[in-house]
Amino acid sequence: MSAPEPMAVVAPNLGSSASTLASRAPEVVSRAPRGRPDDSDDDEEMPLARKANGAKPNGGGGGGTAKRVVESSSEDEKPLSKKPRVSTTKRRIVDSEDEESEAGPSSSPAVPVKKEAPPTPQANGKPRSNKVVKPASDSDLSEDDKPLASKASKPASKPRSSTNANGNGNGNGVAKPKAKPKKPVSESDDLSDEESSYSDESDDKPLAKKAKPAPAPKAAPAKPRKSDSATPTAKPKPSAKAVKKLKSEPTSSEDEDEVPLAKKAAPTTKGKAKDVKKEVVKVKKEKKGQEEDEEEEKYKWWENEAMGDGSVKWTTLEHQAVLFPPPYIPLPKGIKMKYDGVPLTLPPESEEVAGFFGAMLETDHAQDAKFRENFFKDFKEILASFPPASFPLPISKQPAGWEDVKVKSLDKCDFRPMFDHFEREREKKKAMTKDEKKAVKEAKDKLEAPYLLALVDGRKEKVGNFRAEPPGLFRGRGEHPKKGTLKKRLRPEDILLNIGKDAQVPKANIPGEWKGVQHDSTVTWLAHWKENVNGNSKYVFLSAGSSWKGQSDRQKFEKARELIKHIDRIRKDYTEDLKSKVMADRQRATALYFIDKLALRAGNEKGEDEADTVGCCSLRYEHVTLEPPNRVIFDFLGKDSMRFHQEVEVDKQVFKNIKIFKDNKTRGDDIFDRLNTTLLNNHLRAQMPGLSAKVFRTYNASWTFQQQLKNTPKKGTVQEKIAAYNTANREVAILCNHQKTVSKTFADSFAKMGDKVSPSAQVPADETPIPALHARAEGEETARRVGGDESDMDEEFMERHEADLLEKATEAAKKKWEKENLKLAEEKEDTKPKSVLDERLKEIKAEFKELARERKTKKVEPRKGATEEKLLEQISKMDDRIAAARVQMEDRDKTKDVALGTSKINYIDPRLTVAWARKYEVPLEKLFSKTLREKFPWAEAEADADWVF
DNA sequence: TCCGGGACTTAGAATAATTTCC
DNA sequence: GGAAATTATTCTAAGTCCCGGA
Repeated sequence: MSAPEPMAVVAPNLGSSASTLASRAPEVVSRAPRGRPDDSDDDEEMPLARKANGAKPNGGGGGGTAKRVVESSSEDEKPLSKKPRVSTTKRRIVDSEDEESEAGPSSSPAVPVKKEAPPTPQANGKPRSNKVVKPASDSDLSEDDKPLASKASKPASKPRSSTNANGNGNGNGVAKPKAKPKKPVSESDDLSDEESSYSDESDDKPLAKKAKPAPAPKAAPAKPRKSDSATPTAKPKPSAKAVKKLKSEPTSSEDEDEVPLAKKAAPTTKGKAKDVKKEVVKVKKEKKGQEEDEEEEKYKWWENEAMGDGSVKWTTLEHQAVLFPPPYIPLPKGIKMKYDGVPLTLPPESEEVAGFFGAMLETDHAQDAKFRENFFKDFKEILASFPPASFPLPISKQPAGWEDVKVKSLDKCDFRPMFDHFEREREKKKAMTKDEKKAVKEAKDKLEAPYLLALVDGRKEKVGNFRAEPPGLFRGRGEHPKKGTLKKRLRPEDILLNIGKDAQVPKANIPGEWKGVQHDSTVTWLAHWKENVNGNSKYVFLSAGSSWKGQSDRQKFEKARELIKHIDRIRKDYTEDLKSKVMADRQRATALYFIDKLALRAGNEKGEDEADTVGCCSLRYEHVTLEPPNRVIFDFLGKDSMRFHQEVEVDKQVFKNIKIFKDNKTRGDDIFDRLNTTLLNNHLRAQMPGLSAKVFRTYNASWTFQQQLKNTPKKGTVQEKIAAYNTANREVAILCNHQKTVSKTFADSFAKMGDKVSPSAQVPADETPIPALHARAEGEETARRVGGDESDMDEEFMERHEADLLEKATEAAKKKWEKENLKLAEEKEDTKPKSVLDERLKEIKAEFKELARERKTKKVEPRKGATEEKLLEQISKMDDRIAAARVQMEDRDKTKDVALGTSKINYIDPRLTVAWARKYEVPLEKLFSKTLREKFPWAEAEADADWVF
């Protein structure tokens, strides 16, 4: 078959989050679970790969009783920050009749009707099986097909600038290809036949994109182009782009007659800034009711006819620019870092930098070699300019030649006194009274108030990141070659403002003049600067809830919806091109196949001074391994150095192609040497206006979500419906490889939950454990049947549990007695003597002794007032609680390393959520936080219960 | 055509706020 | 009521994509 068929929707309970579990199978160190009700189901649905690998059905502790889960794999024991997180998944993206039948009735129809059922991405095409990642035996595979892990250990011919601490074989630790030339797209690329005998001919001209010279040192970053003409005094010339756009734009802010009403109505320029401030303070102080009134005033841009991306974004623009952090306040006199055991008196300039490191002492960064190296280089530099004043010791006690002592080794630097000081300060802050905290908050609010809002064409809009980034140490992700570098303090001289011509130029809150002021109405940023570490541009934009961001968000999703109309044709085209005789076309088609099916990012070229991460177009030889007949294993670090590790079964032609593309290449070589993101996107734009690689991610994410939501139980409780919603969300997050660090407290809290699932733990401290309860209600037989046999309680467990309860009850009684006495003392009444407490403790002890006796003799006396009915009701409630806790536990486990937020914020059309909430009568606030509702007001206005993507 | 870089979106970590637990 | 856990928000790094100049 040639055209990819639509892919089946995956069963929600088999998402690959579980695969992640399997790949990092936590070790169960306590007893195995007994008779979990859903074990059998799990087993039945467990993908073969998992079964074959002996993965535990529930990902290692999901439903067992009182299991202690210990993250025990060597990988898991490494510091999180050093460890690229894994999305290890096996999936199948090849389509076959076989698959269709497996997929069952939930498969999307092959030919969509109108907006229906374009094929969904593979994430949902088939239950993704899980695989425990284990090193394959090298001898099983040819050199090329060896798993990356084993290859990684091979010494690279050329050392990379950075290595992967995890040694996971993502290509880190291997020479990063130095601008390997790509081949030209020319007729000479023609493949003679389908199998192709393509070879890397020497006369092929490389694609120029790769040959990037090493960047020059960025000590003095170049000014932004637009600022070249921008000075604080003279009005700069708008950028060429702006001029061009403005020329074609009839609305000119210079034309007095055409000044929009909003502007005319606005107060005079001088008074405007004050007015903005006043408004801000007012907004901050207003209570809920008033806020609701404000709501109504909000600009509903989505109701306007003329929406869309005209090049001119505003006519008038007023704002307060950026808020600089307060200047550095030197530490108290006694707080000093030490060098070689000797306290150093540092001038504020170098003390501040020392403090940056000191504050991070307990983080993984401070242990990271590259981070330390970069920090120390910059620290030494600042020390050279601002050296220690002297050692604060009497002259007689100074070490010999102390004047010449130089800070030469980071290992001899002791920042602990600084760290301890920061900790104490933090504790102090925590211990502040409510009023003190309130006062601090009020002061902060007052300071920030003027910066919160901007006036865009007379409308109030929230500003996003108005704070100038404070100085610190650069926290690059993954193996970033610059991590630890000093990020310098910004001054007004670094900041270029973009503001309305007639607006008052704000004054900075620290001394200094702005770098420049421009009035470019074709852009949406308010302030710009270049950071010193990488020379990257930073901007102040309006907040996510602003009309500018809202409009562009909506356009993004509309573009993704437009793709629905073209997707069949595009898929057909690239499927045909998989066999193209032109190498460039064949590579493009193959890349597109991956972008579409696996939701890979485009993969722009990256520089030497960045972390070595890749996307589709920049995949290299070592990132893709082939396993005949048609299995492809991806293992690479993507955006933010997140590991992408998946095994997929692909179309045979795709498999063949990759084999061809890898031919005659070696580690470090690009797989797609005739392709880059520009070529790919140019092609896509020709297929559909405005189409680019990233649109596929949006489209596939939203489409998948819509399909997944069909699994919502119509008659379920709100909780059950939300669980279905979250499952759908999770599938999308997995598809997009959105990961998060497993929280450090996860193992503990998961174990606690495990205890909860135990029936006996459901019994409050002052109540009788279930078996006894059952026994009292129905006699021993029932107790064994209901409580004893079905639960996971054995003698040893019960003993331990009772001991726990006794301890808790004793503690509670003591606290109660103390509290009562405290109160009595306050009221100047006689306190209760110790004998009262002793009496109570005696009673508690006796009760537990009785319990133990009942357990041992299995003879139980019904308690006062305990009727069979009451006790059965209690049992039933407990069973419900246990069931709910189990569901919650599984959910928690599946989501522990999957970040749901990113897809909800960026990829899932919010109208889907709104429509679903309306259809299933779930309050929207249970799905969208306050900020998300502020971000998506247009979705609430547009989507009714029947809205479809 | 190539390349640099401007402008914007997307991303996980860090931190703050809120809720739950004891 | 305070501590711990959880959730929401903020922060800023790291992507994408496209434009314009050489």
